[in-house]
Amino acid sequence: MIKEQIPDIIVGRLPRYLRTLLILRETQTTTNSKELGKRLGYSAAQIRKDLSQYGEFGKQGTGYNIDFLIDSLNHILNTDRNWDILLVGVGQLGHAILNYTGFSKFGFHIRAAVDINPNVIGKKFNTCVVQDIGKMKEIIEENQIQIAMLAVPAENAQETAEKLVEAGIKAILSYAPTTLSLPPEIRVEYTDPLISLQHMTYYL
Amino acid sequence: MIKEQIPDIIVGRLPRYLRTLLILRETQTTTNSKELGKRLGYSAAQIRKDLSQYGEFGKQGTGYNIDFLIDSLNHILNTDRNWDILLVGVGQLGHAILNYTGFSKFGFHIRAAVDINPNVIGKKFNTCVVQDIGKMKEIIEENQIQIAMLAVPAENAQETAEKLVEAGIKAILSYAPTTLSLPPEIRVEYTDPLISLQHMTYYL
DNA sequence: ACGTGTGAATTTCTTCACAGCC
DNA sequence: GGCTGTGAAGAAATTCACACGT
Repeated sequence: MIKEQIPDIIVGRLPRYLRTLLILRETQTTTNSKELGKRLGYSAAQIRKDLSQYGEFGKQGTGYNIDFLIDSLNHILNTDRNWDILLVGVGQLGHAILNYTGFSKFGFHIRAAVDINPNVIGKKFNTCVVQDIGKMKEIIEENQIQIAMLAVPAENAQETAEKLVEAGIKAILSYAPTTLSLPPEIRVEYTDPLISLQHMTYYL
Repeated sequence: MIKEQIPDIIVGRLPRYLRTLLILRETQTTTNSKELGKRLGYSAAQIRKDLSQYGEFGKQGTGYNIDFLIDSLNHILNTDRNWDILLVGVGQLGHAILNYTGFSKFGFHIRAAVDINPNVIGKKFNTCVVQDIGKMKEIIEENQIQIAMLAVPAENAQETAEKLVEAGIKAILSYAPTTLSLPPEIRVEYTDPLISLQHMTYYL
């Protein structure tokens, strides 16, 4: 794999390019680095450099074919396939996640959900029924799930994450407002509105 | 203001330091750059450098007093005060946001919520009643609200954001899976699980 | 003429390493 | 001895600027 060599900061921009391309596709078939850059707040040169890490997707004088670039980015990001997800924690936030249908359009499917609370175990949602957290490992192995969303209270996040890793999970998207300490081969991302709020008040 | 000169990448780490300090405070009164770095996955030198941008918070040989550093960071981030927030969009996600009580502990209070849908207008939540989106400007001005959370569908995000800016909003935390184009003086942050998912599948 | 892809130049960010103080 | 704060060094990311294809 050569992938390791491409800086994560570049990888992190690719989903944003993808998103903007999907919007542009509604109205046009071609775009260029200048237009993309303007939309995203990056320089045109940066966009060209980033994309050039993975190949030559554009044409001189013309720019980029949007459909082709979308396909290419999906291939690079491994999003040209479906992914099964396990949700851990079906509280207020977990409910919202389960009811949100926006993930499946992009190939992310919440195939299973677990909680410790008997009141929600057995509850049915669009794509799955909440199961006992004791069955977590079993569920992960049977369905070969690699990605988990963590929506448990902050106090339980670390221990739950460790159990997920033991059970074979490879990547965690944590909604818990806590920094997790996990082995480096486990991919952890945080989605954390509080951090964002505290970041922006600095400038107010 | 000298603030402009401190890179945003450093500012963005400060809330993370804060978060880790709050956890450490449970068990100890003092910490040091090495311990903080280990918890967060940063080098000790980086933490010292970041903090040194704002003053001298540590003591040689001893490290940092946790309470003092927490207070200092809150002061730097402007989070040593309360902030009122307007929520725009009370759909599935908006409901979850309104029911989530974790923000207020950190001084962020959702004081008002608006939507376009008559079925939710008038609905009561802990801290506010949903009002008609037509009253948005009025609400912002009367309550002098500077921060908005945007939880409308992607299609409406851009136009709604523009209306928020017209109405005097200074910062937007967008939950919509879209990149917003707004004047540079408006602070925009995104909280976007899809981007995170697409980022991590790259490595799977 | 237009816009990509890319070495080179530049700027920014991170780490090193150590003087100085507790 | 331990740990901070910080210039200097080093690494990384970004931008420049231009040759080249359409």
